[in-house]
Amino acid sequence: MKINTKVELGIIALTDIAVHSEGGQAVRSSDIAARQNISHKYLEQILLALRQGKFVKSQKGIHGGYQLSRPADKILLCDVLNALDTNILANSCELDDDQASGIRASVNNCLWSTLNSNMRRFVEKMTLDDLIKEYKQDLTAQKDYMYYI
Amino acid sequence: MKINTKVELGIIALTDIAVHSEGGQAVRSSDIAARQNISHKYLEQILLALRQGKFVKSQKGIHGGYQLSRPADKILLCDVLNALDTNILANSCELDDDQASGIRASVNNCLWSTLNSNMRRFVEKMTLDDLIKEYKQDLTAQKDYMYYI
DNA sequence: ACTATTCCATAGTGTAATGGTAGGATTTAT
DNA sequence: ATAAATCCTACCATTACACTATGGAATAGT
Repeated sequence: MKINTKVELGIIALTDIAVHSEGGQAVRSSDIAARQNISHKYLEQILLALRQGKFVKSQKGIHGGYQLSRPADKILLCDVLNALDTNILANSCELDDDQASGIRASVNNCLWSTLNSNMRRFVEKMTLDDLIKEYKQDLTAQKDYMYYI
Repeated sequence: MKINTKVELGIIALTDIAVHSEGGQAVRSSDIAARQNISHKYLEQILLALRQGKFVKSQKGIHGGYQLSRPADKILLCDVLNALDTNILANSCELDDDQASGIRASVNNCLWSTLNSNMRRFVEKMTLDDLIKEYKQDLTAQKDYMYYI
């Protein structure tokens, strides 16, 4: 399944902000862009959407930047996905009334809407905090590996 | 998740062929188009892909049409999906070597590739026969309902 | 042989989504 | 004031999508 860049980079940016604002400081978009190798201007658009979705709060001015608007374990990934792409969790095929039965309806029930609710169930259980934990675990795993060498 | 029409209609067409060729006769594309309310010419393109993917065999001429190339329970939906859309089951984000670690990698492992393998596991278990069974069950359920009234 | 009917194949086309870029306005710390 | 950051809108090139159009090739009945 192809995920568009806005969603992909949005999740990356959010994770970056979470990881780099743990001391309480705001994270500049230019730093995120540099670290994650994203076009700064494009990232700004994505951050705009994240702010409008209330996932981050921003501070203007010379010491400005972004922070999470609430703890990472209160940020559901399904909400973020919906904010960045209205279609990603939408049910694939909506049927007209005259297609309420028949092959189309059966395929929809058995296949598309099942696929969709599987997907939705997964991202409804995940929070930003899960991504952060994975990242930190990857880090220490790599450090252990270095040490082992 | 938005499924494109080629995939959606392809599955519909395949199911239609299966259901309407049970006596052994070939199913004409024009009949499928009429029953399922699909543009005939567009459907022909989709049937072409289905034939090239060896899911159906065709017979030309005045009594021609399409039939399944093998029993419905030997047609895996994942194969059909792949034949109709090369991206649908592809892993969303491929990482460069220099992104093999870091936030991008963690997000990919924890989120995108997990989502993708969930999806793949589901459609790897399903066959065209499952769709046909669902359709027939829906039919009898509706008949029971009519009778009940 | 002729013709109707069917599948086979490619090319073109209008629309919308995607993936950005650009420019500048606004806010804030110094 | 000015420098640095976010904020906001507009624009644009490319691609994918969802068909349409056109014609060719094979087959079967007459």
